[in-house]
Amino acid sequence: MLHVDLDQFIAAVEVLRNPDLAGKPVIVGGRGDPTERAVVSTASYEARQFGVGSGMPLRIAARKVPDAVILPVDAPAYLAASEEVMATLRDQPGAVVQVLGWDEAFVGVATDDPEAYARRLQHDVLDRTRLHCSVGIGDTLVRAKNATDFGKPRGTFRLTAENWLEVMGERPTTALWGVGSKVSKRLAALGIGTVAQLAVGDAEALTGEFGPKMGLWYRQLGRGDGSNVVDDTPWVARGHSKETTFQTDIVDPDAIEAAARHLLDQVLDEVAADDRPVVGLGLKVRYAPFLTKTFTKKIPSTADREVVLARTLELIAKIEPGRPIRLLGVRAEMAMPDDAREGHTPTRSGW
DNA sequence: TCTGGGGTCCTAGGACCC
DNA sequence: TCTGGGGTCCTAGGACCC
Repeated sequence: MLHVDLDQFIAAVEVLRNPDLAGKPVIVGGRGDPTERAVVSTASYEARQFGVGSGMPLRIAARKVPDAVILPVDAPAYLAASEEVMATLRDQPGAVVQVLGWDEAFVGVATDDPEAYARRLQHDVLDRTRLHCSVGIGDTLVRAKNATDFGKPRGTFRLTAENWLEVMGERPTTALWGVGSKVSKRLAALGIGTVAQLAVGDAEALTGEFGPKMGLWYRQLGRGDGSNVVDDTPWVARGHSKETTFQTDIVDPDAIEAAARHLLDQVLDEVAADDRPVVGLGLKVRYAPFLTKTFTKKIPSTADREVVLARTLELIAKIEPGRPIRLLGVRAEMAMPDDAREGHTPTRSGW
């Protein structure tokens, strides 16, 4: 199978609609105001040379690249471009497409010459959307996904059981999809620092540390093994959430309640658009400077808007009074439709 | 340097039931 | 007086991804 990843997607879309930006360091994030609390969504390759990357605070990025063009995030524009790209992928002969985000997808296909297929795909995407992409080829989903990094930019790369350890073996475990800084530290405590070491990690040590499911999952990840089935079952949202970071921390209970009501209204509008009942609520609070708490509550699927509001207010009552709040988030879990029940939609453990 | 916003999935522990 | 074992549901928290 193939894994397709657009090159500097968001920045590329911005350059398309303003060609003057070509060749310049472009940073997209927040509302485009580097004095606000926000982070970088995407930086162009020119900006990355200054050490700017996704997730970096916008004001730090602006300091690193004084000449950068800083733009606000325009989600509808990226979604429209994304849909053009995905339509192009679905038009490829024999392709089964599993979308992973705005700018990436798995493409399942049976072909004798995956490199040629990939180049044709890249050509068609460029032709139709004027966007460049990189393609990873693999005999499992995780190998294809990891292969893409080596194909960037605009190229292809193949990772299989044959060359997996040779290429990935000496890399740190964080190079793996699903291993971040926390898990890599816990692995390091078990004496596992590289992909090759994880591949032959002691099963009992791993399950003891991470539980039976995740322990074995991580070792499988180290081997590059796993599913090789691309699943094009349409994605069904489990819930909707809205959160805001206050530009200055707030304490006033009335202000907190007003913010929560506003977030809840927006979330319920999204749920209403899906026409599915709410079966759970979540409240996320980030106390300044950076301690996050979540509170959740199940609710009957028959609850109307009044009841949902009342339950939300119950969750708000759990917020520590007088402690400055930096972020507030509200989430609504939705009932799953019958045709998207357990075992039908793709899950991480299925990979 | 100081950390957005929208998601998904997994685990632990307590409550409760038979 | 000592109090099993299995199962499910719920809440809180953690981790990761784009």
